[in-house]
Amino acid sequence: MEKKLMLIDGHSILNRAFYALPDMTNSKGLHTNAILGFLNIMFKFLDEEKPTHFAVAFDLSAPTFRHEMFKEYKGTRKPMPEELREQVPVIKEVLKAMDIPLMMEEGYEADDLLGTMSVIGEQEGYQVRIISGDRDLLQLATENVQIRIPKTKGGGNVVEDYFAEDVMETYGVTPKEFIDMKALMGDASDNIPGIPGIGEKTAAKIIKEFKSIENAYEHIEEVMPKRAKNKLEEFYDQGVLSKELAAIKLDCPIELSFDDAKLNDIFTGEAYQLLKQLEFKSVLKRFDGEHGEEFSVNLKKVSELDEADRIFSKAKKCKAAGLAVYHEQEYTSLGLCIEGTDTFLFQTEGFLTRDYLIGQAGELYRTVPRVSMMNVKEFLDELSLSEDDKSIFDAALAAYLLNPLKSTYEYDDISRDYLGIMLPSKKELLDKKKSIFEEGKLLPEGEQIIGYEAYVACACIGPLRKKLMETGMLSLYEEIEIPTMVALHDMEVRGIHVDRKALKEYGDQLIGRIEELRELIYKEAGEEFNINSPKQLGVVLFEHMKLEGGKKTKTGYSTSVDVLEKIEHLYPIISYILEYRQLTKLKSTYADGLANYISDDERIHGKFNQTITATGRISSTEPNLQNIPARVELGRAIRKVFLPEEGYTFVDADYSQIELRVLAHLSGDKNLIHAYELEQDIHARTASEVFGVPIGQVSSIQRRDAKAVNFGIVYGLSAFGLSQDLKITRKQAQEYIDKYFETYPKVKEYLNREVEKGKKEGFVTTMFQRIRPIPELKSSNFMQRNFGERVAMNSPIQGSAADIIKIAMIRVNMELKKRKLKSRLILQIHDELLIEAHDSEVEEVKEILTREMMSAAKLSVPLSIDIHTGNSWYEAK
DNA sequence: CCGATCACG
DNA sequence: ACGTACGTGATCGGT
Repeated sequence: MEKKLMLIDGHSILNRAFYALPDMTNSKGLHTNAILGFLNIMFKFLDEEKPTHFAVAFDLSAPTFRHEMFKEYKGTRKPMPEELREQVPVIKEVLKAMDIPLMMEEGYEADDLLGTMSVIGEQEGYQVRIISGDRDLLQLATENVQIRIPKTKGGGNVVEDYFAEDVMETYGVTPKEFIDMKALMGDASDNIPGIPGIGEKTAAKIIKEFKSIENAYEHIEEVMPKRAKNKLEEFYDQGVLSKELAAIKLDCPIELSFDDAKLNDIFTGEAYQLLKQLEFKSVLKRFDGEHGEEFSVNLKKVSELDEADRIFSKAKKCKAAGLAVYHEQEYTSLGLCIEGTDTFLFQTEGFLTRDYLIGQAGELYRTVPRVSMMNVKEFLDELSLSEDDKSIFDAALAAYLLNPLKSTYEYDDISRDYLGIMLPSKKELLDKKKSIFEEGKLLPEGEQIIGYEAYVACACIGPLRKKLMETGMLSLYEEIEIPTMVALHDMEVRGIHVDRKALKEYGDQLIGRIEELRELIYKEAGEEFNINSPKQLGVVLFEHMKLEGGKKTKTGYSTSVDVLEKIEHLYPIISYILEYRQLTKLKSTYADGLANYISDDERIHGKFNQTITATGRISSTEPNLQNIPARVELGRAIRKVFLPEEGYTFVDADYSQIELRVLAHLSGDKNLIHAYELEQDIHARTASEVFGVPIGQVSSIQRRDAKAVNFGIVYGLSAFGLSQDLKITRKQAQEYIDKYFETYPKVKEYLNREVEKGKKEGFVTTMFQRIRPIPELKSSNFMQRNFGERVAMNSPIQGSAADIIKIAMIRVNMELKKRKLKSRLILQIHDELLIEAHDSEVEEVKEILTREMMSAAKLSVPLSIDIHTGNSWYEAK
């Protein structure tokens, strides 16, 4: 059998992987992207090459001169980012656990070890493959030594392969001559001086002709061009030195024997454990079952009624249970886990009807102190649950509070983060299948999913509650989030009435003008194209028509509003485009988009999501009812089709500047608090202070600017952002900011304090102890860190406001229900509540809204609301 | 499936 | 010198 030696240039590949993959951490916060990328590259080449021998080379100490690590920085000696540095010892540990030899020698660089090993290998009759991202290694290529350079190219991964002849073909020089070329050119990042004034082109020309520096020097008179000749003559010694530096050493003392490098089974138990801690599911899949006492749920299938009865009555006596419920048409599957030990699976069959199963599940809530599910909101109705049921536990909601930055809160996420158990996800188990059912039968994968879900829901109760307690968020969870879930559920069920016909008419009325604008745009452009395509539009505007103000972004020209508005006064086509954009947006997203969501009851039942935002706000989908047009009249008009049901009236209440009031409270700034105590126009007041004019003489422009500054403060102000918004210079923006902070000094102190706290603790909190982790503050990337600082300033403000409206929402909703009113809460739009009030209850509803919203939190400034009624959402706002 | 754009607070 | 306002979701075009 052919002997094949594969070598990996450790730091080089690790470095490649680090920059190729997006930032990634495991649940303990360890950065893992480079390790994962390295392993994927390693496996790819192992699969491809099937080597008999394998080793990885590393520089022993921190990389010194000739190293890829620094080249990414084009010669500037920035240190390795911390995010990468911490991964270096870990990958070494993983490789050791895989029984893969590491080549490291004090005083030698990885290149030298690779070079020496490849020479010996070739002498011993091996085929040698060297995997590296570093082109310098090309000098090692021979007939039997291939350099393989993985690259990312246009989304895909490609490999450049070089035997000696490939180097010849690509560069026109032999691998050995490659050294001379580099010696002539020099390389700042490797500290190789080279010959000044000789670059890649000249170097190639000289070496092609004379084969080496020495030979070129011997024939110095023939060296062309003249300039190169003179330089070579003058700096010859430096060139020879450079050659020494550029040449990879081929004679290192290497302790590693080929026996040691023999490729053994890398799928060891030790490696399995490490990869599990790293949470590399995809890599773990390569291991066959025997290594990790694989976690499994002992799922007991129950099909007899008397057995089911026995289990449910036993369950009713327990302390904690977990449920997982899935429906498909008339079929229902129910997973039940008792005390985190016994897990059962029930399905609709025989005497086990849906009514029985769901009825029993609902019963558990009456006797078991804690019943846990993953997303209870969807099941509140069928389980007959309300905000009064204290046994409700929602694992997803608890996990969201503990880390609101996750994208999903499925059982596998929670199991990994809070139980330390890696489970296959729903997605992985189902693979391509879209449902856990097939032809009314629960698939075997479905059984597993339900088993895992019920188990995790139950087993995580303890850990999650403990963490909620430790972080001081238990009462936030119990008193705000759980009741909020009920209120959201109520709103989803109720929906909002939409006049289908009026919506259609609204859309139709846009068509004519859209067509007209399209023609005008084609006429101005002198060609027809897809106006909706930013790419085509950019080309037409800035290339064909040669309008000024082009360029931006990597994908082409930016055609966003702020770019177009700058040149709007110069060209009529720009106004047409802006209007066209506005109208088509209204047509496709709102007129047509909303129409698709109107149910048979003529209402839209959107979803309100409680585990999406990083700050604690609610989000709205299918459709998004929180971004219905309001700012521009034409768009705002769409609110005329949102109507109360016959006999009802809309009552709409929104907080007035809740975020600024929260800021006044949190900062304790006397001046700001005083302004609100006097119920002054805060923007005018700010303008007066910042621009130094009496409050009565503030111009509308000054007020507008001050308003932008106030907004900016809440967003974590930067001079640049403000200057963009107000279309002023950065210097001016900075002056506004400085004056603002002079006026409200405590605000500045407060914002700084939050940033400091974020840096120290890794997170910031709201008035009600909601946490927002800010990993960006630890980033070595300037921009990321900057972003983190703004987040630290904004999150407590936006988050506290979100807490407050949740409280108001809960109380309003409960009060309406408690008083058995016909009126109902139907929408929440961040600082606004919309109620469909029975005509006879309008005054009572207004009182409830006013009282509950204003008293939702006790701040050092009053909370104030605007409240309106109307026969459409348009009128009520 | 991602980026650009734009709707909201 | 860097290249930014905070938080969302839907639609479209283009890969």
